[in-house]
Amino acid sequence: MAWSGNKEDGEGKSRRGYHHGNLREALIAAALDLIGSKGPAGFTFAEAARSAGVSAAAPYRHFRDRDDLLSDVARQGFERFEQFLANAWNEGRPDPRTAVNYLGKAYLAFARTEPAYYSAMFEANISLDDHPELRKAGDRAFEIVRKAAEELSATLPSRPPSLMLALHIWSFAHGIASLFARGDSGRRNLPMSPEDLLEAAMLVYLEGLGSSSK
Amino acid sequence: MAWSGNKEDGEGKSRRGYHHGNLREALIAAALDLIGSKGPAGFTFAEAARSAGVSAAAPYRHFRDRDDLLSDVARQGFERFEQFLANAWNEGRPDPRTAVNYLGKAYLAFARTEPAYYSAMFEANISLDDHPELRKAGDRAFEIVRKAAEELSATLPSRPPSLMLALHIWSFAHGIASLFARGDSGRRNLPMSPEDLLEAAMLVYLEGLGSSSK
DNA sequence: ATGCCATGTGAAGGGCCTTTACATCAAAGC
DNA sequence: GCTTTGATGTAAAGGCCCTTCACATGGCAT
Repeated sequence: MAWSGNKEDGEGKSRRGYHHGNLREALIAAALDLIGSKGPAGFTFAEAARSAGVSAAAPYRHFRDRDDLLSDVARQGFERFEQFLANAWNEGRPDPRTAVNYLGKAYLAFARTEPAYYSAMFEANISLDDHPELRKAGDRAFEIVRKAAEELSATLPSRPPSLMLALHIWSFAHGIASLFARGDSGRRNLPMSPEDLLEAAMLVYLEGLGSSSK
Repeated sequence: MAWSGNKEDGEGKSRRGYHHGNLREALIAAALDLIGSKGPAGFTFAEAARSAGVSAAAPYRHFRDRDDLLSDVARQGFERFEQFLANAWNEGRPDPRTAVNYLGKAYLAFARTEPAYYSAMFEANISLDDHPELRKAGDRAFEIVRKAAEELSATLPSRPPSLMLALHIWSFAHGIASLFARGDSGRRNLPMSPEDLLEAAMLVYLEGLGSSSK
């Protein structure tokens, strides 16, 4: 008794029907909830265990330590992020320039609609050396931007280095997201939406690269 | 015994020569050290107290709680930041465009050379509502950028809105600083320096605003 | 000299992270 | 079917942290 009711009695045995059934995923889900409601610092291993209805020691059967769980949340976040960005880019349709704008907006949208993931990904200060999977997941997400930059560069007369272009786009979106696009309770407010701020910046920036304005 | 030797016996009585003398500042200094070596999350109130040679309860005579001390570090950080940025801007000398470049470089330099302050300012997640002084200090620092943007705008044919310009500069510098200009042990590495990345971005951006290139 | 208030102490309650020895349950092999 | 075995969970304990409270102390004003 006291399992959260996800035993799925009649169907999938939810992995390998054990004591809990699928504690690992339950813990990740609990962590996501807690991070979302109280920030990445407010989340505690013990409380995640309580949410899942197990003792405080149980999580150690599935994660090396608290950071290991956090890094798994972050990794999952980067995977979703990658999908999200890829959808927005949509292989450069209708045209690279417009698609890159969508990409930037998606970055901001992700930060706003998935604050828990975003926190784990960028604000939890997880060592990338101790969690190589996390680094790889982040790299894969960046690859979407990288590819977009490549195709956009190809449409520009000046043919700017695509890596530089990608880093500029990522940095700009990240800066605006970090500063202004968090629900962060007590953050600063703008005279314009983060999306408009980013779009304006991209417009000016691409103009500077010699885009034919539209 | 066991005070860190700053009694200044012969001179200023260091404020109001009390038990410790100036515990408040000693705690801030200790916090800065600890944040610098172990990140803002690694810093603990208790250890700061030990560093200062007092009991764990003593800090509560000077700070409401742990966050209150952190917010004071952050506030002090913003004040230094403001000075640092103002020096770099140097009232627009030799010319606004060059001075803005210095400003951006200063942003990155601060993030790199004062990681403890930077952490407290931007990564400690201190509620701005609970610490209005902190918000004000941040606003004052931003004002430097705001003023620089105003003067730079005046030199540009297109006369872009200076607030937008300031937000763009701040966001860009912040994004690059957050992603790449931290000693953060295990962070990502670039094919170019953060400074070069920022300078290139500013170059393109200003070109886009119709600057006469140089 | 006296009393007040700011400053510091020690102890205590409560919480968290993590480890260790122990229990239990599922599956696999005999 | 029964036993073995390894994965999974528990209870308890150590260590550290945050915060509060009652109490001590020492400067300063009167």
